[in-house]
Amino acid sequence: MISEVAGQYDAKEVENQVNEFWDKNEIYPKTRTMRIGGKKFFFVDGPPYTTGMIHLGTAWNKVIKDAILRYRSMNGFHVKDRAGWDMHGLPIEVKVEEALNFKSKKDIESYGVDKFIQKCMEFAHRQKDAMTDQFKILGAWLDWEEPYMTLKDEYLEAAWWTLKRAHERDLLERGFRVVNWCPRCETAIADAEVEYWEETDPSIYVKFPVVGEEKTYLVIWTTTPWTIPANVGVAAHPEFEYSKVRAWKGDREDILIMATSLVDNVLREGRYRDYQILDKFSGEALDGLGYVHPLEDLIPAQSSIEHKVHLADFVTAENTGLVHVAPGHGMEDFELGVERGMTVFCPVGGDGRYTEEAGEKYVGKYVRDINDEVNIDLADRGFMLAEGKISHRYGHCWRCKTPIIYIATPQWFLKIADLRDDMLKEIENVKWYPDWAGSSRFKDWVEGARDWCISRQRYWGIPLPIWICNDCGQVEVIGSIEELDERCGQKIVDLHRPAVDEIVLDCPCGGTMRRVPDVFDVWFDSAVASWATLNYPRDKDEFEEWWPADFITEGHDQTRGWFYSQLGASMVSFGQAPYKSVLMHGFTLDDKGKKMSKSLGNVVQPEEVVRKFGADTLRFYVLSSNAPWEDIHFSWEEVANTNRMLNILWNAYRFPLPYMLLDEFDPAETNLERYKEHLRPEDRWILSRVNTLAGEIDGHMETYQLHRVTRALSEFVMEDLSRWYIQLVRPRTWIETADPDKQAAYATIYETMVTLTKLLAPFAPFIAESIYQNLVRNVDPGASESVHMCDWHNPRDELVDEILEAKMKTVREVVEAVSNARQRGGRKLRWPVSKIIISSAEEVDLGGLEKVLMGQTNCKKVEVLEPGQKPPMDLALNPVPRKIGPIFKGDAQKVIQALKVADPVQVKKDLDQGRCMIASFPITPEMVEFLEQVPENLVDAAFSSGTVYVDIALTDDLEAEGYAREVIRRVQDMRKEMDLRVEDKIIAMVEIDNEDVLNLVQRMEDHIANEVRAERLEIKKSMEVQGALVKDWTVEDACIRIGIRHG
RNA sequence: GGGCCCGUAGCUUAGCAUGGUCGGAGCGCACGGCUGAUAACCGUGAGGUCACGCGUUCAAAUCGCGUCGGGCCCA
Repeated sequence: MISEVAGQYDAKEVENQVNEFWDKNEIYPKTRTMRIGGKKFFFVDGPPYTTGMIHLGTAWNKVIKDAILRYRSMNGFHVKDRAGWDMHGLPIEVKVEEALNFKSKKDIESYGVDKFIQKCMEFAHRQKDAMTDQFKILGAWLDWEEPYMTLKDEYLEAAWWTLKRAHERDLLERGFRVVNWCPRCETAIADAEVEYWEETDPSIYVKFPVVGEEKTYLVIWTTTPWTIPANVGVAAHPEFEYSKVRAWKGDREDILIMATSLVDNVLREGRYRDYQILDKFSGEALDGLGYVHPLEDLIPAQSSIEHKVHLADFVTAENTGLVHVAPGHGMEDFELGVERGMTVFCPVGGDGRYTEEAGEKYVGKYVRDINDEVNIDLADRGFMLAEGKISHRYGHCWRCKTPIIYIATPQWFLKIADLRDDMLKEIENVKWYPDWAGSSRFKDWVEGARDWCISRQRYWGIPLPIWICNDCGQVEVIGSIEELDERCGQKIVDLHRPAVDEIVLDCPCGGTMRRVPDVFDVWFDSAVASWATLNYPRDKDEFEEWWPADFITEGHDQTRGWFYSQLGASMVSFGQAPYKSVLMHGFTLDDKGKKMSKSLGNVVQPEEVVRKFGADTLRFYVLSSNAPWEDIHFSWEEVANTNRMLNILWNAYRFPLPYMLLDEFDPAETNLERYKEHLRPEDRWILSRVNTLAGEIDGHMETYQLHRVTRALSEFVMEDLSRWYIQLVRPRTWIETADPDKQAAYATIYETMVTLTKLLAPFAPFIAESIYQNLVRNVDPGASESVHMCDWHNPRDELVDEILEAKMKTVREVVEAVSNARQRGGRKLRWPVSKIIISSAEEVDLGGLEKVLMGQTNCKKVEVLEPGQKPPMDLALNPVPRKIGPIFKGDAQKVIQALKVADPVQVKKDLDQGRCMIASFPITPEMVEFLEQVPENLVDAAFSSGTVYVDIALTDDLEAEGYAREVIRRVQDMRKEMDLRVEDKIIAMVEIDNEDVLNLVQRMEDHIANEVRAERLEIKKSMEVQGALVKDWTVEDACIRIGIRHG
């Protein structure tokens, strides 16, 4: 039996109950296994990093995934949906280091790498478990029992296998390259791991003495004085114009070379008092010009390096137009250096300190601490032209926030740049939502693809499976545990460091092969997710069956992240994209559109939203707030609105239940089929609407327009169901007999609500389940165990009636217009009106909905006029003084007054007949203006296609009804106050002092008794009013005393 | 500095790819109504130079260019 729902919508209670129900009955696994054999839908979860705490963005991300997967599942798809976790990497190392109070890598080494790894692993697992619980609260259904984890052996193998593929295809390369380097973490970090923000640094102009020319200098500018010791060249733009100038500062005279357009600026910076241009030439002329390193005396290694000017296009017309080149400390510098055969001089170690190569004075000093010292040394030697400060964006390590440096180091690269064209071709085969995510943004990023530095000099990560021979330098890449076992002749149990570091292999040359000590960049971990989650290469069948992914969805930051890393790894492995469609979603920002950050204090935790409003509210809010690909400006107010919508849904759902219970409503008996003949037009309307809605949802889901889906659902709940249908259907539920009209209403409500739960299920899974369990499972144990196991509701075309929907739309507009008119006419809805008149230029067809219209406007009659017709208007006339005056002169005022009181209709008639006398004055047509006026008893109001006129004139019958409703309302109010149940009978006494009112009310005695369920009802002028509750009321001008008691 | 996206009433937004009843809605606010969904619900009203400027056009929130502000990514 359906049970009554007493209270208001309590999300917490609903969600707890539903969660418990799902757990106990293993609903999630059932939804997935029951679809085995269905069309496959392979979804790959972008693995969140195990930070331990989900935020609004990750919550939104999982809600999108969940809604789509539930929808797919209900549509019969066999969904593969392993959750994933990104569990390696520096962030966790940093956390563990913090917990252990470590400062550098040396602390880790002395603590013991094995123990450190163990800590990292435990930490990652703990974080994962905490986050799993947080996701579950949101109702996010993924396979949480068997998620893929990047730290698992089978996962490591997938990464190893991929690297082996790269090696086989000659896409793996060892290179000496400039990389972003964190001197604290002592590792290369990916471009993606560099965070930029404003930093104040020195801004110095330095003079490099030109070889063989007295007092002549090349002027360069830099913000990193510490890279000057590594300078080996100066770059000039081949097409810029440069000048040689003689400049004076005090009694000093310098000859300076720089870009012509920048001479003024530079000399102002250097406080030169005057100058003279000696020569102008193009940059090309500078090519090969030799100079002496300014700190040559301090850095012995510099004296054996040749310094000269090189030409390069990357030089910009800023600062001096000459760029200091240190190939050991800059990306462009390095590239130019290699191209021009410069020495790559990098006297800085991994800890950010100068090595011995930097000379006695600098050795062992930390580079960023030494800027001042270098400046002083330059100044001492007379090479400092100007010195200042600048605030500019500088890169930092994303985890420990240390300013990064660029150093040249040996690293391992994946030669992704070679695959650029193939990648561009592949992304065209991928369906992108929105389209520009692929066609513009991603394409743009891929066009700039650079080789991918995959090695990291750290501990907690997938070890590079690369072994190198000490003797012959032979490189071998191992692709699986099995292969490694075979190769080293022992059973390997742990693929992580440090165990794997111990394994040595025999080289065919007779030498010993040792593993490269590096681990993978974490981005490489998640890059192989689409096959690692299928346990490829261990399990080939699964891969054949599922790969590539049908769908992935992540935030727009993943353009350069996971969308890209996956594509790169997959191109290396399989030569094709690992996904078929991608939905790119936005970020969650605060209400002002600013990024949420701890420092701004504007962070909203998903958990807080759930606590205040429930998971369904949070879900529905994030889904409906914008298009998925736009950023959400989080607004508590809108969250509250969403909650209100669910509350209205809840009220609409529980409203008919008490009546259904009373009548022992059984949906199997009282169904649409049986009561087809008794359906009212409004019943057919709501059934049409809910099926139209289903069709709309399907249309929008096709292109992942989740906002349109959820907004359509909201609209239906608020407008169609609550504000309209429920209002229409209410009186029918009060009928006490087994009336077919009532049964038809029940059947309609039931069908509509059950359909609605299915349509809501993917988006608000808890409330949908709760309603479904009560309405369906409580009466039919044979029905699907959960709404999420139901098949999706495909629109039933036979129930859709577009014409009826359009008619109803007109009716609603007319009702609104009537409300408007009533308000202006001072006639409240409780008082009936005799008729309303609808006037329109077009045909207005209410076919069948007249009763609805009459009911909702509380009128006795609806009159629809022929197109273009208006109701008879009152005629008013205005005398026209400027015409009357000249004719009647002194009598003019008399004429005007007489006209004002004359009957306009008569006047018009007379004028039409050509003879009109007013107070014995002859009137001509130009002396009066006729105006059409809405008769006094009518009030008009416009609606979209016309005007409605409401007749507000009162008659005794109308008044009687009006007063009766006043009395009824007050008795009902008192019943409520006494906490009487709907079906309870009462005995009532009504005393009315006003004779007229009394007479009117007495005429309605039977009606009143019926409406308030009174066994006995007395209405008199004077009597002693008794009852359990007695109250005095004032209605209009009458005093009414009412007493009631339980019958 | 570059690429992509966004900028509509106090707030959240629809409409912009196919320019012409498109300036709509919800919240909030003010006023009123309902009182058998009632710590609910309904109606009415005030509020916008559609970020700004220039252009294309008979016509621009809608197309183009530029500026400003926000976001993601890059340099």
